Amino acid sequence: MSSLSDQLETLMHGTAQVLSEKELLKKLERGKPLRAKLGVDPTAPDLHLGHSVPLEKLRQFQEFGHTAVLIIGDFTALIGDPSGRSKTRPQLTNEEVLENARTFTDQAFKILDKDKTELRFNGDWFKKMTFEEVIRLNARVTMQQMLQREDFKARIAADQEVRLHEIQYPIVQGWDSVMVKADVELGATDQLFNILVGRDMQKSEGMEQQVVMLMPILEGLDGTQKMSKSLGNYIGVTEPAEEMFGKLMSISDQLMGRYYTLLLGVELDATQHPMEAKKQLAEKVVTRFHSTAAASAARSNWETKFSKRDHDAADMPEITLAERRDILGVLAHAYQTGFDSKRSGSDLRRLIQQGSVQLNGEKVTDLKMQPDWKSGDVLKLDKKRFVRLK
RNA sequence: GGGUAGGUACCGAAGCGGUCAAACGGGGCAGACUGUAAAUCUGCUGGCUCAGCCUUCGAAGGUUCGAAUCCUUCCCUGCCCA
Repeated sequence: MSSLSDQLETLMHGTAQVLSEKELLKKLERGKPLRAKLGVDPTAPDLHLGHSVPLEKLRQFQEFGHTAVLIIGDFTALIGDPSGRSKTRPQLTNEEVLENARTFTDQAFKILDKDKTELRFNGDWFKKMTFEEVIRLNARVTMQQMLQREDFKARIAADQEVRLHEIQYPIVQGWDSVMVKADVELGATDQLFNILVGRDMQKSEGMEQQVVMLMPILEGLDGTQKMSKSLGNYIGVTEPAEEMFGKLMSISDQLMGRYYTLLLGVELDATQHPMEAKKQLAEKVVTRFHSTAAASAARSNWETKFSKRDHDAADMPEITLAERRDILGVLAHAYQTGFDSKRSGSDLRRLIQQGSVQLNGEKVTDLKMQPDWKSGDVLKLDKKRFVRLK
């Protein structure tokens, strides 16, 4: 059993802000397992690396014997968290939320220890609230408090709409903390406001207030915006090893430093060649969500494909020809079956015109080409995608 | 409820009767250069059976040889007033 100060140090590591460290220490000193809360809204079917940052922290709590309280915001997802948003989130249907919740939890347990996790759905308490209770809940906070939020202020300043349900979100999230008697609430830095409302709610219930623990926001692959599904700059935790590895290799050097700290919890060794450092990062992340074997396979395949450009040896999706045998038809089919991606005819035409498409290393220039396809042919679609004919 | 400003492509934003598939910026994609990095340069960025054709400028109607642009009704949003 580690000492209290070691524990505190580990828990503090990598955090962006903790309110307050002193309070956290006080709670730890009692020696009773803490209840560490993390809420995730199942707004998309899959978790990505951005979600994994607070989840990893939550796992640390578990490792120290505390209780991880994972709240699936099946109710809050219906509202849509306005945090950091410049516009209203689309509201999901009940069915979408339930389906997402299922895959979400499965994926969360790739990181968390299932046996030490208390899994809660906030719909359990919110869905049966009466309208009177809702109004009474609202009476606990003032309009002015809610309008303090930066994102609302910005939208108001820009003459953009803020819908009434959006300002309910923090209240609802705050009430979760009361319902699960949270000692600590984890979240990304954009959750500061919501988590503070939780403290207010607990206080008004005469409970001890939760400690706020904020994790930095993980930037997406573009290196600037927060990782999110809707921006398409994410790496999903269920993505195939190859895909994960490839995406990690494409990030900028600057971003690599961030990923080292936030995903691996260590600092990047600046003396290392950036290329090698990136490969190691990619290997470690892939190992975490797949296996060591998968990671080293992904690495060597990446190397044959992109460093050595040995397309005969590299591993790539294999496709069988469909009815259309002309180059455009085969390209469309390759995107579809090899990468689950639909491209318009104009898109494909553009790729050819711009010299991206290659057949066995030869640039394809003729839009109407009818190649004499044979098994083993390697077709390059774009910068990162290749397929092989079966 | 009254007044007023608006709704244009992924986003922001021009256009205000023909030369508009719609300027410009961002984003995205591709090419060159590289370490599938960054930066930089170049091109592309509605769809199609692509030297042509088809569908787009909140929605539906109308005027006109011709509408994103004019008229009517409707829907939606901001701001000010009540």
